[in-house]
Amino acid sequence: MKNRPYHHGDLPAALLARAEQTLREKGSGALSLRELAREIGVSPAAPNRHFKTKQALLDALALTGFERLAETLAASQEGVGAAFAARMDAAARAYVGFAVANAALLDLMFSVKHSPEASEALGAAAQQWSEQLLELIGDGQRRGEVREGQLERVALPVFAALHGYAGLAVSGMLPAEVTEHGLDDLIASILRSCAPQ
Amino acid sequence: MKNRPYHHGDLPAALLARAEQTLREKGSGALSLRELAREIGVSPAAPNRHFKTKQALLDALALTGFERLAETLAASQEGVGAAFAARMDAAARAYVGFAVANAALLDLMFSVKHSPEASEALGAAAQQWSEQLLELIGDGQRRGEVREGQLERVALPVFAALHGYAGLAVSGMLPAEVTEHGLDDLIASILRSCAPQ
DNA sequence: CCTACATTGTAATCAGTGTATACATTGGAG
DNA sequence: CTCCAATGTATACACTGATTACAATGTAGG
Repeated sequence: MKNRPYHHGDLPAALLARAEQTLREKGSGALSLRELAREIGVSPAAPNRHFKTKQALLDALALTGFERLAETLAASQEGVGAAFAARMDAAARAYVGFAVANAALLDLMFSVKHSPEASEALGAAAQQWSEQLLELIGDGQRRGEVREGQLERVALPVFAALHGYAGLAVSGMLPAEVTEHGLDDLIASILRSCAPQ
Repeated sequence: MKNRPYHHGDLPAALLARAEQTLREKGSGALSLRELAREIGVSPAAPNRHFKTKQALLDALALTGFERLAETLAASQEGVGAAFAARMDAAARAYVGFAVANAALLDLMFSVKHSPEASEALGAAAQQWSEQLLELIGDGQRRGEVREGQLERVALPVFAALHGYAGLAVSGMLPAEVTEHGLDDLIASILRSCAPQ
């Protein structure tokens, strides 16, 4: 009679999906486990089985965010040539695009408060992402299109510029007319600061 | 008999002060109006008189943050010469220093969620802060130590780099040993990307 | 096939929160 | 000195996250 069986089938996935949807629509502050359970149609305590605490749900959400960011970044490199400038341009647009398209998610990913154990998995995810950029820059160095120096130390300012621009854009600190040419200027600035010699 | 009079004297200030303290100690998530009232010794509904909503309290907190950031930034310019490199160096260290010393506050300041009316005052505060950096860079241009171009467009990448580095440091994405030389590298990168010609 | 058991979901409950409303106390302007 | 606006209190409501004991379900091992 009841179309909803006792067991949901895949509650964790449903929770994450729904959570990301309301995250996108209403922001991270308006995320309630109970409401999530209500929308999905399970009891208020059901999520507890899969996410011991609300923070655990948020951490899991952040983790999926890092995975998707990594995919987005990887996809941005396809079809682009081998030239450093082109690759960096594509990566920058991909990163900033992901950021503004998933503002609340990005906030979560780089939030200060993470459960100590989850920070291990999250740290790994974040590191994996950073390694994509490191490889990009390392390639640039080998091609002689990026200044020499310890890779991490060359890359850090690039990280900072990208992350900062994304943060500013997400926070609404950039007037709409600025966002237009802003990214172009940023990329140019990054390339300038990376230039050899 | 009771040493606490009916009227507190300056509840708003007490609230803000206490709020900032717990913000620094326990993070922005663990900020409860009721607990604040409890600690100060007033009724749970008392804060409502001065901050209609919790978000209003957070906005006010963010506003004081911008004011203090402006002071910090201004103070960093005293005793430094007129050379652009020195001024930018001082400003960058001041900004990042403020950020790591007030991590949770900075999160609040650049948080996405602001009450629409408060965003006016906040926007003004943020803009005032940005104008300090704009003036710094404009001076550099006039001295011929910074590349030419529309001021805002030259400044934006600098903003992004500073803000991003602060964000990364605050999020704990930077290993401790990196933070040491990281800021030096960042400043060098900024100066490089600002250089004329 | 069927039974023990671990998974998963439910029901009920607790402490705590933000907010609103009606009421009490106070201090200061006219 | 009086009246009134400002400030603080008491109480209540609708939430939330989390815990606990219990019920339904799938799934290996005999």
